[in-house]
Amino acid sequence: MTNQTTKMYLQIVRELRLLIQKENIRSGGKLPSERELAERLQVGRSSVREALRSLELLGLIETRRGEGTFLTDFRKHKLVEVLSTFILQDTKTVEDVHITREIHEKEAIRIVVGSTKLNQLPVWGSLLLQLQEEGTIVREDLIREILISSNNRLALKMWFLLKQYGDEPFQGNSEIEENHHIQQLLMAIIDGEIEQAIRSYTGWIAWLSQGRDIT
Amino acid sequence: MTNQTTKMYLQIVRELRLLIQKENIRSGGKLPSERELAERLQVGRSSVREALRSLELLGLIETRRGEGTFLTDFRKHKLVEVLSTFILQDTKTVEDVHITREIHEKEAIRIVVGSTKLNQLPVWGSLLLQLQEEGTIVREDLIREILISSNNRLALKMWFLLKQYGDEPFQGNSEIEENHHIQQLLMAIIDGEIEQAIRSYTGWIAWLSQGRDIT
DNA sequence: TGATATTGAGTGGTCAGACCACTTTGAAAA
DNA sequence: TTTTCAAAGTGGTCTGACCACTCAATATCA
Repeated sequence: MTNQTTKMYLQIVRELRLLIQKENIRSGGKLPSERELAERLQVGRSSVREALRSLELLGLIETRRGEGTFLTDFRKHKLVEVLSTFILQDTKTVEDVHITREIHEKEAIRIVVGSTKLNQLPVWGSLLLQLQEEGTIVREDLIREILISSNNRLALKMWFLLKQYGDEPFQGNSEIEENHHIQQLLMAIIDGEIEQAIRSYTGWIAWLSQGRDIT
Repeated sequence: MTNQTTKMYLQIVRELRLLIQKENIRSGGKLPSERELAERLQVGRSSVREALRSLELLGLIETRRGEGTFLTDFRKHKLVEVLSTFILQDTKTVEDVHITREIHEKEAIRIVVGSTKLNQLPVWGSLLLQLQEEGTIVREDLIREILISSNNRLALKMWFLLKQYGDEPFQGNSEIEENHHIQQLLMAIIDGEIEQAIRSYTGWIAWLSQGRDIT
């Protein structure tokens, strides 16, 4: 196959997307073998591999020797390491990621709290209870729950992505103090107090960033 | 070369990073040719290519046939574009796209209006003037201006993308009425009235969607 | 019969070499 | 000196060959 305008491997990436869609391959599902793809698309196996390797580096697929190629649960993607190596020196980018992530979180809070149907989900009570009894709760768990409840799957996916891209280990802040923020947020959700919820969230974030903003 | 633990092309990605660092190759700089790399690293050219193609898909390098491979300005990375191909694929609910886009727009408004520095940019006055004199203004122009001013390039990219995916021709609504919404928004921006700005925006969107919500 | 060992087909991993298409460059020709 | 053009260098792609590994069907053994 002679090349026309676009590089072969990019076309193959595109074809793969269509194929995945058409055959309704879901996370964890198996893709056709490299050899089969090569034949189906009438291209060389090496071109197929270039496409697959690219997607693998992105963490969109997972390849297991002797078994085959599988669609990744996008939550597992390895994007972070690769990009961080090359890009993350650019502080502005990192900051953008954080901010963008917070945009999604905030908006999800607004949606959830603003809906009497959503803010009365039993999960909020459970979480609050868990916090009070066990004295702790994982930040991501709460936020994820909010995102999920807000019922925008696209935003949810983006959030997952941004989360991994931007995550850094937090410097140990006093756990008790963090719990205070979380409790405030949960209660505001249950009470349906949007502005209070946003305030709690904002305060929480600000407090969290104390550790990393030693710029 | 037999494989040990890691896949060849991943090692090569790593080697490339070192090489770039060691030889101090900067943005726009030229990398060694594929053949030379293969020989220097004692691997096959196809493996080198798999590594390079991966980095190219990420937008970290740029390849020009007949010339060579060059380091890209990192700030141009393709994160959003590439991932979107896969993310938007199964989530492509038009509704989700719209909502997510509006999330970004709203938040940008909050940022701009909430900053005395940003809400006093002369551009708002200009736009208002243009609206009043010429009697019209393009929706995207205004929103884009807001997004740009909010100074989050990642969000800007996402917005641009979502816009392309979700755009539909609007059914003709009365232009005069739309101008009313826009004017309200602009004035709220200039006045620094966040809540009023959001209200105007929300109202505008709601009015716009009258056409498409015939679900 | 049932558990175990073997084997072969299928799959990814890698390499080598061959062409092709394009760009650059420097030597030959005007 | 200027123009022309052929060779060298570079990426793009294909083919075919092995290797390493997994899995399941099959054969073997207890």
